[in-house]
Amino acid sequence: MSPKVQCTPSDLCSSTHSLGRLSPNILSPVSEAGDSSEVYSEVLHEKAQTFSGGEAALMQNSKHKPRCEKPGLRGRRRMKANDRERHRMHNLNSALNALRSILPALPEDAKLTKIETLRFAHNYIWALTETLRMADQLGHTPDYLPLPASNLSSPTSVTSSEWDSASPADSCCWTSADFDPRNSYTSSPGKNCKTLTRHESSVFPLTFYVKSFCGEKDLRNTWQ
DNA sequence: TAGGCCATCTGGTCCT
DNA sequence: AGGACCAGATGGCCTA
Repeated sequence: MSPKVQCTPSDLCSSTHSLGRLSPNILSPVSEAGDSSEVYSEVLHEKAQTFSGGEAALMQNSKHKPRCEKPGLRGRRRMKANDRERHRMHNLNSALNALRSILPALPEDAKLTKIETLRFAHNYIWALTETLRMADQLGHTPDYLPLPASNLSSPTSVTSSEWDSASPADSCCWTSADFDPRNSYTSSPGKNCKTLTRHESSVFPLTFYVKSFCGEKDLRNTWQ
């Protein structure tokens, strides 16, 4: 997926050009310090009032302008609540970005969406857990006994209904398609099933998992 | 142009 | 009372 270019408040704060075109309500600073404040909103409001008529009209018609501008205490509370909500959502997005950063690298133009990130992370954790479990079992079992995929069970308590569909473990085996974040949890359990070879079924799930995202590069040695 | 994704606003609810 | 959280609504941007 190619990156989307969207105007975020943090982007706009440093751009007087953009500042002149957008409502002051979307220009609250969003910093890690959490300095969104009523004061800042008021400063921006004052700033907006200094614009010419044409610019003011643009701001009136701009995106996310308050639908009902309430004067007085109620309006003040609403603006503060908006600031808090904005900051809260930015924190949530920061957490999502942090999560993206620790997931296996994807091609440059393949930034995961929010839902894809969550599903990918869920699958990834599952794969890691299975890898550890299989490694532990293989350490105590003869190497001629590769673990059949059907023995795998999802370690998570997340129900299929919570994720709209089944976990990867519900499939009879692993395929690249099973681990594509774009179709994980969206296809029916058992779909795209194929019979793995004895060798394939003995490979740690994480290897399949990583390979499915990193092209043909076999990261087996890297991840074990 | 339709649909997906996203940021933001908003009012309601719950909690401290 | 005020803050956190949530879900619905809205509108912009982008891609197929």
